[in-house]
Amino acid sequence: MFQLSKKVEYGLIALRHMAMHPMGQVFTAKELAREYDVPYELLAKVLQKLARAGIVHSTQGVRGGYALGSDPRAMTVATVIQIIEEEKPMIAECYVEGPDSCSIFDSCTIRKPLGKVQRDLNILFDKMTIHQII
Amino acid sequence: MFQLSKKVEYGLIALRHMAMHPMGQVFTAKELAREYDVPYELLAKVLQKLARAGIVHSTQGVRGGYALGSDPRAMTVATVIQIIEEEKPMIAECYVEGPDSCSIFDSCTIRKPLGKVQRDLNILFDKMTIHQII
DNA sequence: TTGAAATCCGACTTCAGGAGTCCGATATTG
DNA sequence: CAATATCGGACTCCTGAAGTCGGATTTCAA
Repeated sequence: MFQLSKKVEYGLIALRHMAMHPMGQVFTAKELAREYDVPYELLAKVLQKLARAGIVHSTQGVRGGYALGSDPRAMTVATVIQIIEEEKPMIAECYVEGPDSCSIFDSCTIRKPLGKVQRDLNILFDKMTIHQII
Repeated sequence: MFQLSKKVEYGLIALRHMAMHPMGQVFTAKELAREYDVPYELLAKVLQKLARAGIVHSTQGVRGGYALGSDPRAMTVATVIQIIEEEKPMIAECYVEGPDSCSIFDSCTIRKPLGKVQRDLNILFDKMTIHQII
């Protein structure tokens, strides 16, 4: 309940690891998985998503792997979540899927007030960068 | 992902409804469920939990129902979530269940940094009261 | 005193989504 | 050509959210 997914956690751990080393250094999914004792296949999937989004740069083949694709100071936790989950962290479904997703949308009286919480939450995640978690 | 549960939503809606009427006024779970088009049995369970916690006062029997048990100005969203979910809204499992709940606890490098987010989140939910969502 | 209306509470079902796994394809290097 | 990567879809497993049901208890009023 109300938790970040393992995928997001693994992604943040991996990004942090890369951010702690010289920019451009390449790491394989396998070594990252071993280092942090994380399921390799799952981490691999996460890194692939981050690669598709351009946050990390991937190179295939022998001696391939992943390297940071942009400045960790400009890389927010919000962005990372957004990429991995394919949506922003929203505290209510209707904020994501719209009116038709909620059977009580019209009679709901807390949507607007909770919007304030949502906005503050967005600010929270937007403020925190990968660089800051080092 | 990262959403409040329906139970919490229903609870907040019901509490808000009561807070908008004169203190002490009694509402049945049935009429609240009808008013907001919410599953009766589920809302009933939520109200029972809130009653056990003393947040609302319940009276059984004919002409019974629920009434606000304390000042909505002192009733925080954090408290309501805590009562209904039986735990605070935590962004990582290890914050709730401790080291043994997470297989990578020792190698996890993001627990501390995310603690900052967690604290800010707590403040957010602590700041918002039922009175404010009117 | 009896029936209706309400809370109370546990047990149950259903289902979606999170977590993890597997496999084959493709790319790259030596 | 073989070894080592990423790539990406399909799959299983399982937990927990959401909702339902049934029966017990309490209370009021006719």
